[in-house]
Amino acid sequence: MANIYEVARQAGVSTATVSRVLSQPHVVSPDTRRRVLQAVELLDYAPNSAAKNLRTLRTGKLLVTVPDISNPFFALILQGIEDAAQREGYAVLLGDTQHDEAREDRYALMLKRKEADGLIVLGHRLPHEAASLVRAMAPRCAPVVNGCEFSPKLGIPSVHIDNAKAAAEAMDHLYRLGHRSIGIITGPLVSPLSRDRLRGATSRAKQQRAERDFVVMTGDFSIESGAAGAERLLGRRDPPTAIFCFNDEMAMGAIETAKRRGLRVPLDLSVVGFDDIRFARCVDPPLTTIAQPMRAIGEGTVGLLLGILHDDSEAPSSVTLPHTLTVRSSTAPPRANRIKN
Amino acid sequence: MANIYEVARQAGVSTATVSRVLSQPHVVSPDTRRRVLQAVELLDYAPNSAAKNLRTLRTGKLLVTVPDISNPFFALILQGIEDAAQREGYAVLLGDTQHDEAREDRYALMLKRKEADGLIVLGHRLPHEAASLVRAMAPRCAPVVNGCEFSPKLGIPSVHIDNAKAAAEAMDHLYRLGHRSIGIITGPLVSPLSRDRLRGATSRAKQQRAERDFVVMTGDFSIESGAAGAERLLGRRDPPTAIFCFNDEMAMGAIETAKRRGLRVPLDLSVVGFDDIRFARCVDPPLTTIAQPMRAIGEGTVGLLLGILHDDSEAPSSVTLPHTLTVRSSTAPPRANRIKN
DNA sequence: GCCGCTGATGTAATCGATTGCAGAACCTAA
DNA sequence: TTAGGTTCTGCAATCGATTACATCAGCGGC
Repeated sequence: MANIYEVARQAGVSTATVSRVLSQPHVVSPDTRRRVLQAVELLDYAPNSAAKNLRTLRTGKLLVTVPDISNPFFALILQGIEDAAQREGYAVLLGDTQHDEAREDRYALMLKRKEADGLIVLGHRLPHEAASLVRAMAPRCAPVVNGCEFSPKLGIPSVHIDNAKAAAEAMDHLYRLGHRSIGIITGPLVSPLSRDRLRGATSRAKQQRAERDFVVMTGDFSIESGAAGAERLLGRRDPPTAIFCFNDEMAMGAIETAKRRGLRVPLDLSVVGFDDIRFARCVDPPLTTIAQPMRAIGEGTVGLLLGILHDDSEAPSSVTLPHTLTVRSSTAPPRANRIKN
Repeated sequence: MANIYEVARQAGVSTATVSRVLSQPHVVSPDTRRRVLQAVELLDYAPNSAAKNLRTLRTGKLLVTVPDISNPFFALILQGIEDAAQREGYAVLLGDTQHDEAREDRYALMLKRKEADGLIVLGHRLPHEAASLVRAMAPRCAPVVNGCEFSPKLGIPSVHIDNAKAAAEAMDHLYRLGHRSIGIITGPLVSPLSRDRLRGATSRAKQQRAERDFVVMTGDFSIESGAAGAERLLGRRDPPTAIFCFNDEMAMGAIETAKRRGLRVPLDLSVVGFDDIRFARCVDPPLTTIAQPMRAIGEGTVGLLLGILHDDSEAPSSVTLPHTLTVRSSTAPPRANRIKN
């Protein structure tokens, strides 16, 4: 395909003029503009982006690292990011890290090579290269933001919900229904997000003086780990009457296990999920869960990042978005309680 | 961050040598190599990719356009693509088109601007720019491939399953169970994929001389459209005893509707889905469906594309991957039949 | 008629790498 | 000693845009 020189020759102008026609048409006379546009059309010209990037030191790309795109939760956040990015004229470079630190690092290197203008991290770790960039630019903001996982340790702004509060509300819901013995299936505890939720849940258990009836299992956000966690919880001498899972997929696993053991949900066991992914209402029974504004989180991270890039030097502080406890049919008063009534 | 000149100065060599140390170390003497690497380390240097792209006319990026990432089916294909791409040293540029033609076109323009080396289209349309590129390069192969949607019209290679055969198998399964009156909820019929499935299903209905008991509704792959389609099917004078949906989400919607109308699945109504997404087994009852090798499809498209890029001039023809009918609990003999037994 | 201004366009430097070609240094064999 | 070969390194052109600055024409005002 043609380059700018051929277009210039065809139109009988200099490359500077061609460039201007394409990026600031108003400074070029209408007549010249028309000739250039004709030449562009004729030669089917589109400016080479590498050359433009090199000259302007901008790429128009945002790099996004996701722990696992096949997780619908992240897929929705990513969709929000993509949508906001393209609306602002940016393209998205996708890095699925599979929770692998080496892959995270490899992607972060792309920032250093200037393959993207900024980085959105959806995992809980800040890759080495990104961290060193953040350090190098301090006290100015590095073009790196985080979604979902808020941790002051990372030293970068973030968009998230109040995970502790949300978990507390889920617990409140169960306690209010009359549950006393509650099992928890967390996500990996390396992530602040899981720890925040655990903190919120624990605080409510303490408040209810129910710490002794509060059992915690660690999961990894997969359906299987939810099933396994429930298996262990329900196999105890005093099994809990409710299980609170830190995402919907584990809740689905827990329901599967409950059914297999002949328990009816919610009659014999209440289950609460987290995230409210699209399928939460399709399982049987439809899941009570904490709804997160996934798309808004994605869009928010882009907003934050572009703020930094455009140096809108309004201190780009972290953003906390609202969540909602969505009560469906997987929770009900515990059996013991119901008999009393 | 430093550029190659500073590194060269620091190491006391020319930029050519620095470049060689980084891309073909064996042609540089060990001693020089060490000095250069030290300088690289010291200055925290990473080659600027725009400059490299400009010079080499390669970007190391693959552009992928997806109709909707929040659809778990596409998410898994994308994951396969990402994995294969990064294994081969390529990065993925993501374009979520939301089925919007204008957005598809906008992304295809990126190819023309040389922002990516190749394009993987997961939708059913070939954007204008991509089509004109294909035409321009004929008879040589343009670096454009398709996943899922096989259509000779597109004129580009593709990785997919045999959709007609798969749909036929789903119908066979239902007919074998004794169903006679079967409703279908298709995807948008603009896509060859839906048409192929419909063709396969129709051929079996004809073969069974059951065309008159074969009702087709058009859906759009969303849970809601599945629910709506089922509503219309079950509201007919002679409602079908089984519904075959062209994806799992619509099947979930259909089950939802059936339940709401007081029908038991599979006792009163059998439901078959398509894709076997992760949640197919979590609904109640677990879904009988056609399993597609999503990740393999994604990996396959990358293989095809890289074949074209590396000019492994082995004619990169389309690839058909195997599917599997996965029978779970959402299908059973129809009631009438069961009573007979 | 001259000055200065405005608007349109061209000249050429620049971004930061890669790489063909040439040259230097050193070695080997005749 | 010299021719021929290797091995290593440097010079400088090149990729294709953008943009600061220079130039020039035209025009109004004095």
